[in-house]
Amino acid sequence: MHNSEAMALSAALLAVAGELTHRINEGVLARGFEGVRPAHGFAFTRLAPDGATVTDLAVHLGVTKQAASQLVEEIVRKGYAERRPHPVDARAKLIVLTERGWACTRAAEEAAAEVVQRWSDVLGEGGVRALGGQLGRIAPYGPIRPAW
Amino acid sequence: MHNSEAMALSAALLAVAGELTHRINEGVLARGFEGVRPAHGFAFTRLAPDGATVTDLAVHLGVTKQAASQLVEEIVRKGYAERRPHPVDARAKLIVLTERGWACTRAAEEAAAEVVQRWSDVLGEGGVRALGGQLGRIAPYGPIRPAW
DNA sequence: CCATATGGTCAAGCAGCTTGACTATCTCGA
DNA sequence: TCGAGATAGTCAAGCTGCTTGACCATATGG
Repeated sequence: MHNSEAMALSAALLAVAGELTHRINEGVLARGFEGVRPAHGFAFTRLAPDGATVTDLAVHLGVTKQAASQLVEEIVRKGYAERRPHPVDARAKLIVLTERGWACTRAAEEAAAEVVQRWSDVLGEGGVRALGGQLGRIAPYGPIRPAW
Repeated sequence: MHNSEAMALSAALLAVAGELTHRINEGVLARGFEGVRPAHGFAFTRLAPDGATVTDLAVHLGVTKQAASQLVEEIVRKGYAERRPHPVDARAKLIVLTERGWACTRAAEEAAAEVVQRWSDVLGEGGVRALGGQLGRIAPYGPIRPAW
């Protein structure tokens, strides 16, 4: 495989990723969740199961814990999450989603499903499943990184 | 297809895109091109064929022309591009890559090829071609957007 | 040939991140 | 058990890359 092919694949991947992020964010805003940015969505997915600490979030997002702390302050102020005392560590706080935070997460899922539906119109449902399977196999562990 | 599947696909796509961007940038830096960020790469691909104006770049990157102008100032100062008088419009300037800019672009292609090679180890060459084909069919036109 | 549109830059401001410093609490070995 | 170092979180200041607003030079069209 030539370098130019690798570059074309990379460009397509990054274009699709940018468009996906943009459309999910627009869909979330259109559903009435204001003042929320893509980075918040990545935070929500980490908070979703059982909550997380500020440091957990910082690692997940690949930023300093100060930056994560500011982000938490913002989503708490906007009503998407709340700070609770940590059950086993008095230094830490457990950040958990509020009902509004859960609703916002569901809105993001709906918006994502809409975008994927469009892909399905082009690739077919089998094509989309194949795409998901391939991406799942090459997806890295470690912190989420902005695509630029 | 359920929302959760769409979300899993989206998460995998964004994780792969973020990792790709990160590794290309690291590869470029490792090849000795300092002070260059992912956004510069997107600018280079627009400049590569025959140059472009500041406004062209702004549209391509989805930012204001002031931001594009600052970015051009930066890559000119760092020796990756130069401003030339525009052949048919005395207001405009044609921004073209220098030899160093071309070398940096080739380094980015090499780095991208390395990442794609790893995917090939997992998916096989056919799998990677299929992936590229699928992504190419759903890739949008319009400005490049950051993935968060 | 002048009114308006367009290309580019300067200047100021803002948002989101960083580094540095600090307190409170936990952990663990002497 | 207790004291030294590690860890959780926050406050403060600074930097960077973007924005908006203002401006000049040149192009375009009635």
